Amino acid sequence: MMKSPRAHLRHVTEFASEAGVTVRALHLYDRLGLLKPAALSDAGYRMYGEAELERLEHILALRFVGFNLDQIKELLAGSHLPLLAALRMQRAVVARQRRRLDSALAAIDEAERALAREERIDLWKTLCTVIEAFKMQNDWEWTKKYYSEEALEKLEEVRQGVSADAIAQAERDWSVLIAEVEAAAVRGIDPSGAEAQALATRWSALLRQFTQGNAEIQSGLNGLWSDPAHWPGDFKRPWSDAADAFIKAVMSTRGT
Amino acid sequence: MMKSPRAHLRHVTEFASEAGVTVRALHLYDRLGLLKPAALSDAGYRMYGEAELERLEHILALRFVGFNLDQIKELLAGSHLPLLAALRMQRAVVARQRRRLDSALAAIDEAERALAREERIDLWKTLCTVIEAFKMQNDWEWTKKYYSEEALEKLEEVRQGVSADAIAQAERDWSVLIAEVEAAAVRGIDPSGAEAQALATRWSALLRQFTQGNAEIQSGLNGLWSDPAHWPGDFKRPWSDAADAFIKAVMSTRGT
DNA sequence: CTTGACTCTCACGCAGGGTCAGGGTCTAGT
DNA sequence: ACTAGACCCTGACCCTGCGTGAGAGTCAAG
Repeated sequence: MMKSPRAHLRHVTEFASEAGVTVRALHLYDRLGLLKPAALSDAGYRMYGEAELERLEHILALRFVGFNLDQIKELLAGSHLPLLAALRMQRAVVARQRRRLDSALAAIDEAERALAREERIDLWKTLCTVIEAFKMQNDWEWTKKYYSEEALEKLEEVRQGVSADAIAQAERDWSVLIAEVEAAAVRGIDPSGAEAQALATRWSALLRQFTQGNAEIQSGLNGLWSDPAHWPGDFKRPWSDAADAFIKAVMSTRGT
Repeated sequence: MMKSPRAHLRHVTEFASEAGVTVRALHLYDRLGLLKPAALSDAGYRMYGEAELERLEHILALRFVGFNLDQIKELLAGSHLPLLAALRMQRAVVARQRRRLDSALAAIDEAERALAREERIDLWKTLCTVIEAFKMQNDWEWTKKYYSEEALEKLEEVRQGVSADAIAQAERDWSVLIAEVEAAAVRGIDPSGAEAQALATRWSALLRQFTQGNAEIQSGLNGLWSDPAHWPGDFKRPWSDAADAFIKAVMSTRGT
């Protein structure tokens, strides 16, 4: 790799103001090995040229989209291939941050309305409600690590095509079915009997409604449920161990 | 103020998990004087009661909308009056952060498209373009259309000569003054009375600090505030309509 | 009396720099 | 040759909102 050797080398301050960063930031980038000066003067002054300006612009672009300095270093070291993957991941990260800010804005608006109505008592309750809503939404994020890329895409695609009403209905269906399974487990009915088989059929149907018959989603879901050791502390299966054992027993009397 | 003296005091760990924070955060809040335990046991253990739980929830709500711990301390120390002004300012802050993330998302999308087309050369240029667009859009750019050329030059000149500290101080001054005006508006004091006139004097002084007595800037500012229909969607006046009406009434009792 | 589960305080670590302090270097004017 | 003033260097501590660990005291059960 050849650089034209003395193509207008600048001192730090000039270079910094040209690129819109501080001298201190350049010191830091130098120390981290992220951006080394083109040369050092005899007195040890940092000298920067065109190539460094270009690299700095790349650094600033990556910093703008939220990568940290370590990540930037790796991205600029490697080929462009990891870059595409990194960009997609970063998109998800930034999108989550944005949803967070949306919730904050919603909370502020709610609080303002409460204040305007002089309902000082409701103010905090209102805020808490919005915050809870945000946390709910966020609580599903951790499940993502169980799904493959394809499965996540498919899930997103499915989610787009399903109304909030349908989701609410499915949740009601699940809670009804789970209640019946709990009852059946307590009564200790025969897993191979007709009643148990009917429950299993409904269970499979609801599952299929979620997986859409997609094998990637199916296997992600299996991984998720079979890994309780790594669930967040506050997550629990929405059914009991007894019901879990029961439904597994029923399933094992059939094919799947 | 009376608290029921021993209404179920808990140790840190229990209290922390109840409120969904870490013990370490409670230590920090204690040290900062943000949330003191209701009592200390003989052994020096922190004991928390219901009042502390409530206060902690308020702290978490304010933290959620992006206030830092110092601001939260001040907000919870004062009455609810500065809260409204603070919320409006915070809204503007959060809205700006959100615009920033929007630009980051746009940049990522553009970069992905450039990468997909194998136009590696364009990649960085594309990113820089989006980032530039953000910096333009973001700051105060949209306010520029209200100012004349001369006013913009003068503003820039003034901005050069003002330190970041002075700007921060001015923001604090505004927030305090706005809180007082909000309070005065609620109390419904006489716009021609001495108290109202004192507020108006301070208001004018802060305004003059910004306009530097320049008539061009003044008229740009007037145009800006009187044109809410064309503000960006998420921009709001940092004071309430009531306060606005009040300060206008006070101003109209004098020359302006 | 020991064990284990809590608790305390102190002290350092993080990211991305900002802000001195104490000293060297370069350039211009005298 | 000397000096003033504008640059430049490194090193060390400051910021936020905690996390993490060390070393030591406390409490209830066995």
